[in-house]
Amino acid sequence: MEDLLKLDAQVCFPIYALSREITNLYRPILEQLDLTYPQYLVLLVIWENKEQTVNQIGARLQLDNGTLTPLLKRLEGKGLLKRKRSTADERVVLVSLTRSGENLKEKAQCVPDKIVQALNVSLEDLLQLKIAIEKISNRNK
Amino acid sequence: MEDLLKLDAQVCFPIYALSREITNLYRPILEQLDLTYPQYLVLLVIWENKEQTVNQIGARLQLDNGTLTPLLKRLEGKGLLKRKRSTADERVVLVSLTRSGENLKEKAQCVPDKIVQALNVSLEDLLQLKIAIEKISNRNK
DNA sequence: TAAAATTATATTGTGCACAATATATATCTT
DNA sequence: AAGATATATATTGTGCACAATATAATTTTA
Repeated sequence: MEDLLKLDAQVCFPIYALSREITNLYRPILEQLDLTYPQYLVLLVIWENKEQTVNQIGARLQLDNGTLTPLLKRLEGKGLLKRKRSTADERVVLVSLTRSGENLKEKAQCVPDKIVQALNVSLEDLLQLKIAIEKISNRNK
Repeated sequence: MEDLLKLDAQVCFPIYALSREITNLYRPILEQLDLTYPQYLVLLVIWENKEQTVNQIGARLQLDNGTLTPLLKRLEGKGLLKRKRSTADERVVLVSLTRSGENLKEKAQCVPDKIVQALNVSLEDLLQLKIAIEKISNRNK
């Protein structure tokens, strides 16, 4: 007779705990770039594609406007990006990199290495995890 | 020549995204109990052990006082638990269930089942994930 | 045993995360 | 073309999550 309401029986709690742990590992590393982890993720997306709408960024990161709008304003406040209404469609806000935001990519090159080191996990275990997660993330596609 | 600063190259983003997705799956289910996911986790811990200190709960969930104190006050406000200074050590706050908090466990019995259903994942894939995560979570023990 | 160090909790401030709602623009319908 | 509908972003409010700091009680140490 098993009690499913025991913490140790939970599958979701380890994911939740690991996610927060990872964010905490990123913190001191990203602090050197004056970025939070969500801000870093937004920059990853923009570094891939220099001009995007708020919705496109949100779709990629699965974040809604209530989260993104203030976050993008903070990045704009740091001078890393610009926000500009599209002239073709006034509803749309186009987000693009400033020179400073572009340059930051160089300084960020070392981040993935540092994280793998901080995680202190074999690449093998990490790959296993990625596979297991993506299997679940892609289940409804 | 690979660009490690691509979102798709990230291992941590899928964990972060999945963690949020899971919280979103819990939301409508826990709403029927008038609980948030972190509040549910705290109750799981207290249901296991009827009287605990704030620190003990925090150690179990890896949450600090800045998060727990207001959360516990909200649960107290809902009448689910009591907070009382220990007489033996006035620094310590003992958290214990009210009758109402105890009764809620019955209503919560269905939650794990509902979540597995909402996740829409085979138990096999779920187990794979749990194993992969715990391998990483336990790496420094 | 008085001062120093430690411990347990609380408070403050910043930044997500998301629901609900608002607003403005664009598109569709007839 | 006027009204209805849909779309893109912004705002408001609640609740984490965590760093930094504060406070009070306990324990250690000189």
